[in-house]
Amino acid sequence: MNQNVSLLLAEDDENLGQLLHTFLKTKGFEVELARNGKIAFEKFTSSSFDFCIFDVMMPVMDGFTLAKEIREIDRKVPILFLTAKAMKEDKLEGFALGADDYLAKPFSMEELLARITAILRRVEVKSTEDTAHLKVGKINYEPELRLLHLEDGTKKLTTKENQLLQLLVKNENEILDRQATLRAIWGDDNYFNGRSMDVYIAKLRKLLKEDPAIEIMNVHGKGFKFIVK
Amino acid sequence: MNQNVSLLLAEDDENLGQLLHTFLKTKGFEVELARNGKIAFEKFTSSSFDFCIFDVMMPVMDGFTLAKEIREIDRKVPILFLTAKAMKEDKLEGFALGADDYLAKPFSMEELLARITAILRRVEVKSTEDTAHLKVGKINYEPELRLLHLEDGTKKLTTKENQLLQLLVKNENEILDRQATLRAIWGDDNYFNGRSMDVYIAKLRKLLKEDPAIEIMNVHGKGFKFIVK
DNA sequence: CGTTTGGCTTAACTTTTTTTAACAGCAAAA
DNA sequence: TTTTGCTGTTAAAAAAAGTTAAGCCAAACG
Repeated sequence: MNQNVSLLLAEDDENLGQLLHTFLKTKGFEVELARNGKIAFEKFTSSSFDFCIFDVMMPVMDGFTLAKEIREIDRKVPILFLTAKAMKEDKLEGFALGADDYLAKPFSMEELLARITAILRRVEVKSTEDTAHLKVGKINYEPELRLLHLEDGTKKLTTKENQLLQLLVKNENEILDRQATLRAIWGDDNYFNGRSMDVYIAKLRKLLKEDPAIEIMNVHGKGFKFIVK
Repeated sequence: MNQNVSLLLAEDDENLGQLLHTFLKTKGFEVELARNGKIAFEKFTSSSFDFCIFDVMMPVMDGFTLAKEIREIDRKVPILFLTAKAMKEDKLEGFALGADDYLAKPFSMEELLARITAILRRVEVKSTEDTAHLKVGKINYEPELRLLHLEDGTKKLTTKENQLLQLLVKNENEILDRQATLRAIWGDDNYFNGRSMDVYIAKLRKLLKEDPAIEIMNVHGKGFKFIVK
């Protein structure tokens, strides 16, 4: 879900830093950890990030100074501060610097995640969502428009057809798990939905059969595999 | 500074409500005060707001339920919750609903303002006037005036036509949930209102068909998606 | 005070999309 | 090999949506 969202984390405490790094990575973020504000600033300027989490108190360059520097070159990137104290003055100073949120230690991982998610929802994360499109032989598939351009004209895919094909194409040459797919598209992996999915697999096979390079292969008991030879 | 930023405040406590109302108005916001969630929802659907502040505990309809309803028709409008308790579970539930922030009573006016400002900084403040207006090809839509300028003259939209088109446009390229839309415009999502809505969808399609770049697509069982290519 | 008009709902019929049923074939376990 | 569960496929049924027209009601008009 947070795939391709890159995150800059500045934290001098080794333990907390590692903990956060690991946690956020398991949540799908690309995380870069910096041990102080100066290092963080260098990383920020030499690379590009979608989100910042800064400890307020750090050696060499503190979080506020870091934020101030960054705001001068990036007016929009979300910044969330971590602090040991829940001092109100600190809080206000942080917001004045263009902070997007503020979290006092100790905090729970879930709360941190909840806040990051809330902020990201607002921001247009432009991290290029690779649009699972397909272009093989005479077949051209446009998922956003739900169109499948075939040899003999264009077919408008129905919602389910499109959702399924999109998942298949996105997982080209990998097994698309049966249960997971059912939950993703049908919301529930019960027997009847399973049969419904099989019907849609048959439909897609029929549509795609004009290109012999494409195959939707079944992996017994596991799922389906979209193969392009 | 906050000129033209319209704010929906839902608070059942008369005193606090008045206090906030007055304070926020002096800070330049256009404030609408609702005494409970139901009234707030009606105000939200019949008008348009840039920011929401909801008390969690209110009679008739609580803040969370209100937020849930609103999120279905507006995925982006910032929501800040006020609550008596600083309970962590509450907090997480709020964020899960797409809250942007959370403030436990008692709080200071400055802190509230700081948080509103922080959130608004990262939201494209599209101050209500130009919300959801549409200008594609030869079609120009003015929601406030309920006018649709077409190639062959201007069409005055009826109330329902306008409400529906406005919601569609506001959720461009996203699915507009069927039930939520019915509740928002018709107040109830029963079968007949559903059929009525389908009739209006047909009307809008007919009106907009002169521009082939516009499409109102159905997502079976879910709702409609307004697409501009 | 009757008539007209405009906006909305209900009805009727059609088409599309999705689900369920039925049966056949195949794969893995017993 | 036999059994059992999973998949392939087609057809039928059901549910949702598209469309057009008729009906209803209240406000505006004559």
